[in-house]
Amino acid sequence: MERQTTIKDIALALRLSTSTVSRALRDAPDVGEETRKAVKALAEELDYQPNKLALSLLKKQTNTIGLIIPNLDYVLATMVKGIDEVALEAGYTVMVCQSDESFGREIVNTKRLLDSLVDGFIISVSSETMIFDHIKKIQQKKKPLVLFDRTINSITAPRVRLDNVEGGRIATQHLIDQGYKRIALLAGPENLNISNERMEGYLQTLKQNKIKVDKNLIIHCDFNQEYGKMAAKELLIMKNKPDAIFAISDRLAFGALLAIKETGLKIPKDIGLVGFNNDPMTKLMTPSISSVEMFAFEIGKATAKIFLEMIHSETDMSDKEIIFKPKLFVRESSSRIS
Amino acid sequence: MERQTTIKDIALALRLSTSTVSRALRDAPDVGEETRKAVKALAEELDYQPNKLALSLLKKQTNTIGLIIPNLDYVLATMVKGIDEVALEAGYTVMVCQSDESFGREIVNTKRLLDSLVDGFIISVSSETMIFDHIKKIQQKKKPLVLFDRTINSITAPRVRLDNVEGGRIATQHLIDQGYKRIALLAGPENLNISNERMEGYLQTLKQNKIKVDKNLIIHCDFNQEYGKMAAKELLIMKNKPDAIFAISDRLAFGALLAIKETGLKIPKDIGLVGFNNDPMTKLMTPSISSVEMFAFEIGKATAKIFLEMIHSETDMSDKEIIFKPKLFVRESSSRIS
DNA sequence: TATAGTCATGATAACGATGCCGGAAAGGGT
DNA sequence: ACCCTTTCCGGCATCGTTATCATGACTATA
Repeated sequence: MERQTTIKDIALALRLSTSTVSRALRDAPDVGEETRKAVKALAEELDYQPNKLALSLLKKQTNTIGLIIPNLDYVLATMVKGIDEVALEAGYTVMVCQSDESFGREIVNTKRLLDSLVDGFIISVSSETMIFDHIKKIQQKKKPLVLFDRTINSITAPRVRLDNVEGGRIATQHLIDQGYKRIALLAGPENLNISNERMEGYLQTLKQNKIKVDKNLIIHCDFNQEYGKMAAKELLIMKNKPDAIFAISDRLAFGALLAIKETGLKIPKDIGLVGFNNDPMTKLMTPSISSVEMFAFEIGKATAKIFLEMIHSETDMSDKEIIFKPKLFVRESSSRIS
Repeated sequence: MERQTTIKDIALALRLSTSTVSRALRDAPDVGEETRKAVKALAEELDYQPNKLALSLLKKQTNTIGLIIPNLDYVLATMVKGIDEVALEAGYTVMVCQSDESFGREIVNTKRLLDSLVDGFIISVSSETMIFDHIKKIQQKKKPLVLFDRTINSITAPRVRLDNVEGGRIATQHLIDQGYKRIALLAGPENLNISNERMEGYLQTLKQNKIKVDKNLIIHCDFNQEYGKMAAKELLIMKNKPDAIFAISDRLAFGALLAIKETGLKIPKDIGLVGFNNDPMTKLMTPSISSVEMFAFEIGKATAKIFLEMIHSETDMSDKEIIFKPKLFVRESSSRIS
């Protein structure tokens, strides 16, 4: 860990004061032309890099964003990429922390980031999180905060998310339009609102189409293909089994696909399947799986933009909400009528 | 952005000097028992958090690791998770930057991290990277550096990686054992050594089995299922087409699977397929795809551990190399002989 | 020629914490 | 009564940078 050249070294070498050197480097107005040149030349030669720590201490600003996410699956990785891109462009660095779907880890992460003095937070909560004191603490400290994807209603902060209800609607309506009558729902964890919203869309659509809701056809499970497979199996051994499954995420859909194959049922003839996220893998499965695109990259970018807006303008944005409209990509798994 | 309570506030309120407060908080020996208690009580009440920036400036140490990776696909996300876990445990925070397989972005990222004064670097290079000046610069500044997964031979630094040659060998030998004669290779980008090493294993094994290498059966392409599909198509329309494909990554294998299906060839009867990474998706494809496990999580953890060792001990570790042994998981796509 | 007005530069404090040194007060031993 | 040790605490410098104010020299104007 070599000693970095500082402004003082340059000042000493040129018999100037640190003030002058500082001004010269920042192209401040009142510096003589010659000294400016000399300073810059020497700075170049010594490979001078301003010490960001010192600057941050002085300015009380680190140009760093704390990003807390539950995991790094396809959707979140894509969102992170969007956030990263916008942040980088604006001169911010992102500190990514994975809560690993654990409430405890999420708290540790916020604490850590809070006292490494990030300029603000971008958060998508873990599926375990039901108490939000750690998030309120961020707000008490008046740090900018943007929620995305998995947002929280009881927290007042700008949020960027998909219209999940609509997503649930278009998926369900599509299945109905394809002639499926008993549509099951593979839902996510019970207290996760993205899951509940998609379910809400599903319920609304059934009602609109005068289809009675059968609670036995709704199964909650974690986002994991193994659980998806088990849950789907449960559905498929029912006496009065479903003729379609709407999975709240593609990973669950993948599991369901396996389960269906094992029972020997034909897709889409005997049973239809629609997933959510439009994971590139859906195209590659046999049969390919219809899925709802959620524009993860765009959501990521929009989130970062709002964050930057919050940082730069002082206006209150806590009621700002950007909602992306989902889009269904129909593939083999649900194309019964051509 | 509220003003944080500082040591000075506490000192002022208690009519003590900042030195005393500092000592009291750190449980230093020479502080009176009562003052210690008073200080701690007030600190608690005012929710005092030490300013890490000030500390970092003083100690020249940020407890931050700069992590540069080409993307966030399954393997790398898993490795990041491993790194994150170990780092967190040790009190370090990880700054993840994606180079997005771009040489330019990688340089920008190193520069950024370098002058945000991270304590050191963990890097897996982009597939475009062929010049390593930016990495040498890190070493010039005597910052700890560990390379992982995609390592670089011309840089002297500790590295953690898979035995890719062995991976190539076991995959190829397995295909030969299953009776395949003309084994094609879907290789990655040409200058990427993980790809070349796997190819090396492939070549060695062919030779050992006295099978002539046919260069037409080796195709390079980027890690992306679309390219994989196109490349596999190219192979399958040859007059003298292969009877097996070894794909250097599962994503390429997924693409190949699609291409094979479109030609109507039967797997594994007419053609065998083996992938690399043991992505959970390989289990879910139809047919399921045999794949080489690369222990990404373990590689991540080992990488972070070596990094911490480098930070804490002053001994030179530049020749340290940890190599994980791959393991083949045989699935339907290559099980011709039972 | 006196006065004000540039221009280039230097000195100092500040950001928040720690570490070293020194000093006052209290107690113990001779 | 003296000295020495402990115990507890304050003062000051330091990390690298910028912001504010002060200073000196020179020029322009009345």
